Amino acid sequence: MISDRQAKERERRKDQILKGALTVFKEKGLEKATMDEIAKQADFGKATLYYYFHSKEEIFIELLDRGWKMIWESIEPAIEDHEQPKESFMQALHIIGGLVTDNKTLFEFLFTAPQMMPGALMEGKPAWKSYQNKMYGVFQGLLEEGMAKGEFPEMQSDIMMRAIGGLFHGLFFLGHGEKRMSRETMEEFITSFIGNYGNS
Amino acid sequence: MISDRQAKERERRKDQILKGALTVFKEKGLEKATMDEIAKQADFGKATLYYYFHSKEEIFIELLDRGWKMIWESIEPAIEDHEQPKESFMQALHIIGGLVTDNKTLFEFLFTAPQMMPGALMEGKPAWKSYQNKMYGVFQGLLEEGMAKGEFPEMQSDIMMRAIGGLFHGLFFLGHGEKRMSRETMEEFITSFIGNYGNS
DNA sequence: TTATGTTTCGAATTGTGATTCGAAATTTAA
DNA sequence: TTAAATTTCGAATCACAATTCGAAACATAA
Repeated sequence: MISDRQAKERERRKDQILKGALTVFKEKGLEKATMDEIAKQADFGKATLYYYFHSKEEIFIELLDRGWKMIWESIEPAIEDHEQPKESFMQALHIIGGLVTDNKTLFEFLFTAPQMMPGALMEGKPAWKSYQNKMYGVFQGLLEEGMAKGEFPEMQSDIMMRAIGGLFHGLFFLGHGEKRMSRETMEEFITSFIGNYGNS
Repeated sequence: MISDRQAKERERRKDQILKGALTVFKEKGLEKATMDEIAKQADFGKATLYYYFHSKEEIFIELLDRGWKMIWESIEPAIEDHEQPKESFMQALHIIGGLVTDNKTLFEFLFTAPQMMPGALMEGKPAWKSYQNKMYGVFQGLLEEGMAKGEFPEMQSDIMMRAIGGLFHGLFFLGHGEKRMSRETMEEFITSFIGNYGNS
């Protein structure tokens, strides 16, 4: 019998493990990360990790699932309104930008994880993937409605998506290097990019 | 004693191995790729790979070194001239675009490899990294000169670099999915992005 | 307080895959 | 033609890290 109190305690421990795992995954990647190291980070014995999770992969997946769920839920309210697509679009980017700024480690992981993932883990429509898809779908939808309203230039929306996705990603995780950028700078930059682009 | 003929033959075999390795690395990543599989792809016995290379990592590194060297050497002549920075910039992008289009597998690998690489392999200034740095340095230089000449808007060049890098990368390796884009489309897109941006 | 359920853990176990070995095949050159 | 050098390879090693085990520590509630 599991009391309510105990359930919460378990959650806390899962979080503790997840947090440790994030640190290790982030710097070693999925393959190079060892359970020993994760255990040490999380301050548990190795075997305990297996009490809470089935496998290393499961930890990895859970991290993704929770992360993308959180992104989706943060975005959702801002995109209900389809009256001003460009505005909603900007607002959503703004929100994500805020999340990223507040928790760089997690988001760097979320946006980078797919790269470190062997195809096998993508089997069976993972939850995180569906959140990710929903999100991209909405962005692309806003783009298309924005074009229809003349708020964005006419252009294949999927290409525009790639461009903006790449831009956003590039701004945060500067492909080839070192430092990050402040929220302000990025916001200004994206705004001016989309703005200029739309106006020319 | 190694005759000239033999040396060339060796090179051919190294190429053969490298080519097989590329295929495997591309779809499995560095960790998941096995020497057995690479050997099979290259049509050699596993042990033979060790006759030509020290280790799996060495194969990986050699792939990167040769690839980046090739990029650099293709770019170099086009950027000697600093009279028209924007033009040189575009021309260089154009060249890379061409290379990419002609050899997608290799370039997807080159641009993705850093993601799959554990920090250890970055020790000791690897050759490929220095080519990469040279390249980014030149691009950034052209950007700055272009700004000085009013061909690009005033803006922190490193941020502009991230944006364009992300844009380029996004266009080719559409972060979240499936198909690629044609050279024509990409060229038009980048041109119009930089063009609009510069003019607004 | 004690029996039962829950949680923890270090020490085996196991599987996988990189690397090495040593013998054969092939090529070279005298 | 034949000895030396080069190349090839499948079958051992060997290392490493995921997973499992079984015994303790701890909590709960009767």
